[in-house]
Amino acid sequence: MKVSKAQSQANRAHIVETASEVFRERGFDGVGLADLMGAAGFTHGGFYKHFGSKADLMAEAAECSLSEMADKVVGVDPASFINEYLSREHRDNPAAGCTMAALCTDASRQPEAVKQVFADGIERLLETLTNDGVERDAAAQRVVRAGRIDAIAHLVGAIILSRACPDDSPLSDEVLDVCRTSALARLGV
Amino acid sequence: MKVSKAQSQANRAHIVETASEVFRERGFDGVGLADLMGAAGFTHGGFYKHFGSKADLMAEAAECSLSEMADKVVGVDPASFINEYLSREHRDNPAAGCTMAALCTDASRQPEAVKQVFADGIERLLETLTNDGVERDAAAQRVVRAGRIDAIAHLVGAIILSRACPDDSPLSDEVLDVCRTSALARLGV
DNA sequence: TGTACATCAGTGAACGCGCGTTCACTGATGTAC
DNA sequence: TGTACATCAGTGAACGCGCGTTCACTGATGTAC
Repeated sequence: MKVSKAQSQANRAHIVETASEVFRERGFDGVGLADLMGAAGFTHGGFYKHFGSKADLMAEAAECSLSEMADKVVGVDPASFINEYLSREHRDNPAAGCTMAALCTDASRQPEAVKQVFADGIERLLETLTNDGVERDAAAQRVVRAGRIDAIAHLVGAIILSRACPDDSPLSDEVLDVCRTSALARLGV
Repeated sequence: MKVSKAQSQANRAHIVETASEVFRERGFDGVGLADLMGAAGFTHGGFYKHFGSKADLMAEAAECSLSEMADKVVGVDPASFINEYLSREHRDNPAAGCTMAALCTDASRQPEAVKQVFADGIERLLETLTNDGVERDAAAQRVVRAGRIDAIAHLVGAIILSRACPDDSPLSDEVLDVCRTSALARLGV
């Protein structure tokens, strides 16, 4: 059953990617190794040939999707980003959505190594959003950074609140709509 | 070992209260029935004399702490509320803190009955915050309600992001400080 | 008020199940000659 | 280039453990007379 080195590396990367999706959908503690490996098309026994522990995979999976997000926002129009982020599609499909919104609470209950990945991921996203090509002095740069932190907290909180409501709950839609409107309004300030 | 009816009712209420704290600390799926009953001073076997299932206790515990929060904010000064909510004490002590911040993500992965409790709890908090004694017409009331939803999303998101960072992470403090400053600034608008 | 008995809150052992982790095994890959 | 052998990614059974839930039992409470 051995597989070429290249194939093994590709399989490993595939496990990390699918794990990242399944974790976002069901939570770090809501899915077992057998399901994680099964989702990637393997049996559970081979897990420890690739990873030292389940926590290691959590860290790698989160790192993968957080850096993917930082890459994706480069040069994106802020208004369309807000519209997509606070959409019903994003709310209803956490597996393909924001890792911060899906897993920050889970991360807060995991080992420090996992939490460090989240801090690094948020920091990297902030730097990407702050170094947007516009020339600013240090003070102005700090103001921009604060604005980005503020906006991220607002967006993440809105998605999390809307997801806590039952399917087809009017409050869930209302949270999304209200926060989208105010986030867009703040862009114009 | 039987106990008086009054004692049994008090024991039940005590289980719900301690469960609410332990759930906020460790998550709905992060603590077992034996630990929940043990935290209240009982053995696990008696659980089903009080509750139909673990999910039933989740719903009751969340209902208890969410309505407690709605009661607590009545007549509170908004600025001191923001200062307390976005404090390091609140971040570091989820068991005694906001149920929305601690358990909304967990709730989103639980049965609809649990999610309904969260929607009802958020709705009740909103009504408490909106009916603040000031006379307004319907349009102004809608604006106030939108503002409250917006502020809650912002506060909840900030605490959740700060909790995802490792202990003593500078980013964790920064998120809290930045969001506190902007939340207070928005009060003056 | 006193006695006999039913009730039922709480105990602790037990249930099947899925968890994270380990391990002997397989067999194609990669290497040494 | 061909052959013999070591490697090791992936398999599937097994490990001890804690989970949610069930149940026979206990004994003080509450009730009927």
